[in-house]
Amino acid sequence: MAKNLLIVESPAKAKTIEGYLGKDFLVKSSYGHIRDLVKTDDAIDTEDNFKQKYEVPSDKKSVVSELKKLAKEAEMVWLASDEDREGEAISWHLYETLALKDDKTKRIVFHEITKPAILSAIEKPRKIDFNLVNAQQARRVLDRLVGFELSPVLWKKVKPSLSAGRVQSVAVRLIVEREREINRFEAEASYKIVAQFTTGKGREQFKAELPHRFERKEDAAQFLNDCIQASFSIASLEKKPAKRSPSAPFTTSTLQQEASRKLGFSVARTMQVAQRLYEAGRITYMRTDSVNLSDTAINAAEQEIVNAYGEKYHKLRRYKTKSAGAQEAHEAIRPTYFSEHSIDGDNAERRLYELIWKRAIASQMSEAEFEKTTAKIDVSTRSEDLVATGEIMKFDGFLKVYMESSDDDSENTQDQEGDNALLPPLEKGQALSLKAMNATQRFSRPPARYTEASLVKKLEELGIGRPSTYAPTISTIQNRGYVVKEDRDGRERHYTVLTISEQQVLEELKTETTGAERSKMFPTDIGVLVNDFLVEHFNDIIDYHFTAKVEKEFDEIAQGDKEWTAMLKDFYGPFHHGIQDTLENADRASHERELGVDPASGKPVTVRVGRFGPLVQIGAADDEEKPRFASLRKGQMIETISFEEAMDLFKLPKKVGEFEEKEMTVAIGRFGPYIRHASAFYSLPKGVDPMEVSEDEAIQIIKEKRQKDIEKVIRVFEENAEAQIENGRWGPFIRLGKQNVKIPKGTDVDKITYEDVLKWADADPKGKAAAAKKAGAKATTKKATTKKTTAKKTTTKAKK
DNA sequence: CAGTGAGCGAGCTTCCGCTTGACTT
Repeated sequence: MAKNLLIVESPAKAKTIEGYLGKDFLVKSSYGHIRDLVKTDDAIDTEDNFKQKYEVPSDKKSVVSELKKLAKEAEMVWLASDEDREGEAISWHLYETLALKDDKTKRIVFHEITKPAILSAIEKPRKIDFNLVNAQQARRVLDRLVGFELSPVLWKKVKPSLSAGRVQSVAVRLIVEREREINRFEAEASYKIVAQFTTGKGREQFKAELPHRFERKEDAAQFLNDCIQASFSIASLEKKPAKRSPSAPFTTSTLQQEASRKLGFSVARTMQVAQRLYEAGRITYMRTDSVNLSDTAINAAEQEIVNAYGEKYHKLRRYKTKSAGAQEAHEAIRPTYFSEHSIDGDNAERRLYELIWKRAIASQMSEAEFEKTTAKIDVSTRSEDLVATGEIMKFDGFLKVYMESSDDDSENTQDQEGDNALLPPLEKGQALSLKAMNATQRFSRPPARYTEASLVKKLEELGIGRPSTYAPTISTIQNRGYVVKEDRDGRERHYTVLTISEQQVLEELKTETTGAERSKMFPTDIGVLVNDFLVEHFNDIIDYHFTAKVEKEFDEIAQGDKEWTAMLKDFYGPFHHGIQDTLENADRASHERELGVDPASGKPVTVRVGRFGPLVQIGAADDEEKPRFASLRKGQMIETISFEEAMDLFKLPKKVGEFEEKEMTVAIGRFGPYIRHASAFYSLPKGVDPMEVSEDEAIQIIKEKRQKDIEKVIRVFEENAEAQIENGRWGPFIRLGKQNVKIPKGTDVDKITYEDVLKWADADPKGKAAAAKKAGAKATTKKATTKKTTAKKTTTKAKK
């Protein structure tokens, strides 16, 4: 039996550390927190100094009982959870729950998982820091009070099952306010002048721009006109050295941002893949706010850089964390072994590893050096100069391995090209000949909508949320229906281009698409409704600076300068008063808007949030004639929908004709426009206007879809016509009546027998359940739900 | 998957942070 039991938070960490410590140490994991507040409303007694009721959640029971047993047998228990607020609290909960003895318990901390760091930590044990524990309790209790008092207000004043909290509500607010900024935004047009020159002697071309833009088309045209007769020469030539430095190695937030931009991963996907890399021992811990590298890592990186690229590519760098509220219990995210430039694994794992490796290696490399050339070009007929810039890389430095991408939208690519182009050799006074020149109308751009990753970045800047909660928070606000991540089509916009052609200024009208979005965060009507309600009644809680303010107080508690219950009392008094006041006096939240009067019936047209989401209604509920309803579509919101758009919603569904003696109807559903024919649905191809579909077109669409369905089928089994192999979105699968059957990995699809199908179908209980649900869903939906709730009721009663 | 469009009545929903599987699609 081991003399010492050492407890850390993560099992992967435990395995590594066990290797560093001899057989005298048994290293186990607590799997994070082992205790939490009970889930009921009586978890905190606000009348009695915020006394808490804790319990071991059911999924932690076995962990706790095992640790309890091992602790009893050990001579010494070492609590080695992370050195931050939460880590200290985990140690304290372990101490309490495992009923440890003071003289048999030691608390140690380390920031990096290396043998020397751990050995030296063991040399310097300490006691549990109760100031830090109290700071955590204050945090935990405050979050519970806020969440569990605010949410029920929403149930009563908005709609059941909604939620609010210190973190999620601010995340939603950011998205709602950004959307409003975009709606308010009015683009300003200006004309940008770009010229193409050739040097007198060679045929080498380069681009130059006018540094300022013209607001009026006439002024831009005048400039072009003046250039027709002008002569051009180099007025001045300036060369300046420039440097670019690498970024710090990844934290959770920067990893999520880069993986989103470069690999197109959602933040949840990034964390899943990183978790696998961590468990495989490929990278250090992936939930961290630290940019710090251990000395061993810095040395290993140096060795790898010198080996692979040479001495001059290396530069030792130490990075400082900038973000608010960083607790830095871990290292930055880096490869465990810098010598492994790439790894085995699936595609996602390989790509994410490579990103992490490059970023960490680059962070210890030298600057890239450039020579930046700026040439001013005199226009004989005008006072202002055109400017050409070029950049030559003198030394690639860290760019040899890593180039960070930026958040900039790729819309308006014509604005960006030519920025870092090469210039031909030029001399001062040299004459140039103009090859082409144009003035293009450009528009100012509204602030960018958030992506999942840029929202995380913003939250981190505000000090809201932690590395372990960024991804879950993003999921929560989507699951609650406050925001959606989706693509939206842009709209067409005309812009003017003036060019010089045959000694004349020509004007041309071109078209571009603007405002198209891919995978962006949009608020929903319910998100807007809840946000506005919270802003009206609880502005101080969902203020961007609320977290920063309470964090400062948590820090004071952690320093021992403040008493945690006193802090909570100061907060809770006014907060609870606000809750009661709102419950008693506030109106039900509503965004109802009257858009106008229906010309056909003379009845009012209103938009509001209904039981199944946002809708337009013609007429009132108490009218003799029943009101007519229509759901809003993707991209439409109560706040911004126009009367015309609202009325258009009533033009569908529309009969378009007959096919095979059955009616065809065009309508728009949750997933876009479709044709309904018999019992089948056929999506309309992109770009087809559902209002304009003719009978012939509809028939064509149905025929094409049927043909495609036939092509999807690879094989039909002779034994059973309901069994067939199909090409699905994720590869081949088997359709067996209503059940979808997965084909085991590595199977030769051509050799699958009907017996195989039955065998696999039988061995897949989930698939069976899904099929049963599908079959029964239609008829018994209502009955099933009532049954479910009564069943629940009895079990909860039985428990009590 | 998709067109709907609340009220006689019981109990449920909900927070943030720390961890990993056990789940479903």
